[in-house]
Order: sequence, then structure tokens, then C-alpha cells
Amino acid sequence: MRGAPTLLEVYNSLSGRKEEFWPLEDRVVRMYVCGITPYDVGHLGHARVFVFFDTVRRYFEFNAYRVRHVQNITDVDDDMVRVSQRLGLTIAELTERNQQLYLQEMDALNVQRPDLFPKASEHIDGMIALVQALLRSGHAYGVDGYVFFDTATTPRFGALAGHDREGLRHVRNDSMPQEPEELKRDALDFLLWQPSEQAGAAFDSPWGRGRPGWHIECSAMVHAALGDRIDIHGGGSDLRYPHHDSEIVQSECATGAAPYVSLWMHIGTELLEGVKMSKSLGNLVKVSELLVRGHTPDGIRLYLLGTPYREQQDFSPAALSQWEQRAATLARAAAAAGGPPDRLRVQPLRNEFTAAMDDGFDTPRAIAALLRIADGVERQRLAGETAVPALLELAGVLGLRLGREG
RNA sequence: GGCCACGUAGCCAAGUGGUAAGGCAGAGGUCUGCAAAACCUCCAUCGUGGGUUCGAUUCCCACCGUGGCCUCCA
Repeated sequence: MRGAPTLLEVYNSLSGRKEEFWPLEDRVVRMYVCGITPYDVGHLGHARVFVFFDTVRRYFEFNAYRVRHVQNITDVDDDMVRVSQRLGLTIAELTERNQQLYLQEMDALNVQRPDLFPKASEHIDGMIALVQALLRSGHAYGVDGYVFFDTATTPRFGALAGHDREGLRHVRNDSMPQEPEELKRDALDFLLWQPSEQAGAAFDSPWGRGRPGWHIECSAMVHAALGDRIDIHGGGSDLRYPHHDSEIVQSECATGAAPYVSLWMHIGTELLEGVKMSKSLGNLVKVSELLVRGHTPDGIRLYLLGTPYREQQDFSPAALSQWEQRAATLARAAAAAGGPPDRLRVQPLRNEFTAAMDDGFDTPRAIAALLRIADGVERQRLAGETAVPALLELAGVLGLRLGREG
């Protein structure tokens, strides 16, 4: 059973092509977005992901869908342990501190809060249950307090990466992850549970005191919050493999429900002067800094939505400034009187906006339609009484305020 | 090696099967005591080679180049 198809066609990372979007349940969209690991402050790359999925949500809501939006917080993680120890904080304190900073930035950017913000540490039981199910069904095996997923038991592993098992072996791998390779049956197997005694990151389990592996948390939280199968799973493109591929096999093998996710959406990387923005490199542009420098939430949102979401985006001050000018244009038009009554000539531009969004969330094209409405209002070719409300409504779908509160 | 993108003027960048928005920089001009600001004007045949077509920058193929992911990372 599934709901009626929308007019939407969206690129699915799993199939590698555009597909009609069919929600599992009519008029409802179950959407899970991989969120932050709060060991440090975020940057524009994070903001891009969350602004984009906020826009996806707003567009579904604009089309009278109910969106069940869940975004996790990874508070059980090696970096969390390391940073909390260095700062002399508990993991809970570190989480709270960075989560608040994150929320302040997202609030400033007019990102609606997800319905649920589950923390990994609150779903340990669910993870253990999934691991037990995998052990029972023979998809996992335990060794010396470790539990590994047995990738030989499913042909699906590597589907997102675009490889079969043999192909995965040829994937370049310069630096080894911190997994005890010698305990694995196969190098492709991945960790579900590991021994741990670190304060704040150690939990009782059937396999002894320990903590979960790197991928199982999302499966558990999706399961708990949204069910065995969901409509949309999103995140940065750097999570595609191995994180999301691992999630697929874990979840499908544990629950028997497939496909785990109908539509996989991956957001292109944010670059700074041609180099990927990442915490490890330290080449970060932070939202809070941009705001302090006088940039506006609308300008930043327009910038982030001004590149097709699947493409990488290269930040530069000049590019952002250009979007600030456009934000000012839109705000000016929103406050303008416009021309005389015109029999709804704004309608073709409305249609262009929705056609763009229906075409795989083509936000750059949608923005172009908005700018054309603004231009029409300013040149008095569109009637203020119809075009200005249309402008405000459609801009709102992109999360733009246009100088208005709220 | 695989996957995903990109390659448009000095720079950033939009876009379209019928000879290409905009912004920055630059040049000229209006204005001004000078300058600034503002405004006006000027400045590209779209990586290379093929193919499809009456016609391609726009579709297809190949190639070259760039970047990202494939390893904790949004």
C-alpha cells in the first residue's frame, strides 16, 4: 500500500536517476536527515544540508502534506569522547553546549525545528535490539565483545556506493579505520558493537559493557521514530558510503522490510576556495560569523539554495554578496505597491516556481521565478495586490522572510 | 579503479535546439569646482573532437581538464 504519486520527480541516489515520488502513506512524508555530531560548532556545509531539507519540508507542507521530520544528534562517538575529555566536560555538557549553538544558528536562518531531535545515547536499547535481531537471523556475529555485520549475507551491501562486493574491495583505502580487522571474517564487515569503558560512552549490553558502532544509531532512531520504512533519507554526500550503505543492510536485514528508504537524497559538498570545508581541515565558514559581519538570513539562504543541491558549492564572499543584493531586491519588491490590477498575470510565474520545485527541488530555478516576480512588481508590470502576496507566499516556501517578521 | 558533478567574457555566474541574464572588475560618458556616489554605454560565439539536426552553447558519444565522494566528516 502506498499513497498517490506527487507531481514531484526527484533524483534518487540509489537508482542514479530521477523518479516519481510516491509517499508510503497518502499526504504524509516520513523524512529522516542525518544531523550533527556536536563535538564542535557547525559550518556552512552543515547549514546547507539543513536549510535544504527545511525547504523540502516547506514545499511538501505548501502542497498540503504532513511531514514527519526527524533529525538525529550523534552524541556517542569517538570525537565526543576525545573533545569532552580535552575540555573537561561531560559528554552531556558538550552536547548541550554545541546543540544550543546549532539551534541558534538554524533559528537565525529560519530553519524550522524537526519534529524530533533524537540523541543516540537515548536509543541504546533500540540499537541493542537491532543487533540482537541481526545475530538471531545470522546477519551478524560476535567476537570478544565485538559484534560485526556479516556483509556476505546480503547482496545489497554497496548499492549506494555503486559496487558489488568485489567492487567494494577495489575501493581505495589509504587510511584504515579504527576497527579490529583481525577479528572480522571479511574486511568489508563493519562494526555494530564494541567494548568501551569510556565515561558517557559505555553502556551495558548482552556482549558486555560497550558502545554501538558507527552506523547502527541511525537505523535504530529511524525505526523508533518513523518505522521500518521511510520516504526520504537525507544527508551530506560524504555519508553515502559507508554510512548509508551500512544503514540499508542493517535495517533491511533486521526488520525484513524493504526498501528501507524510498528516496535517498545527498547534498553536495561545500567548498572554500576549491577545498572541501571540513572540521579536520579547519577551513570553515560559520553562519554566526557571517551574521556578525552583517549578512542577512535571507541572503545566506538564497546563497545556499542558489546552487542545485546535488552539486558542490564553492563559497566566496563575492558570491554571497551577490545574493545579498538579490535578497534586497526581493524585500524591496515585497514592500512595493506594484502596478494596477492585471488579471493575475503573476500566475505564470507562480506556475514556473512550482514547476521548478516539482522538478527535483530545482531551487535555483524557483529563485529565478521569484526574482522575475519582484522585477515585475518594481517595474509596475504586475499588480501589487496579487503579485506581492504571491511573492511573499512563494518566498516563504524557501524560508525567506523578505524583511517581515517571522 | 568506481561513482557523482562541473568546464560559459579578467573573475563569479544564469540560461536556451534558432546566434548568450546578471554581478564584480575594466573602458568611455552624464553629473560635479575635483572626487565619490548615482545613472547611461561598451566588453563572450559558451573546454576539444566527432555525431544527430535545416540549425547546438543547449541532445548523444569520445577525449581532455577540474573538483567531490569512495577513510571520522553534513
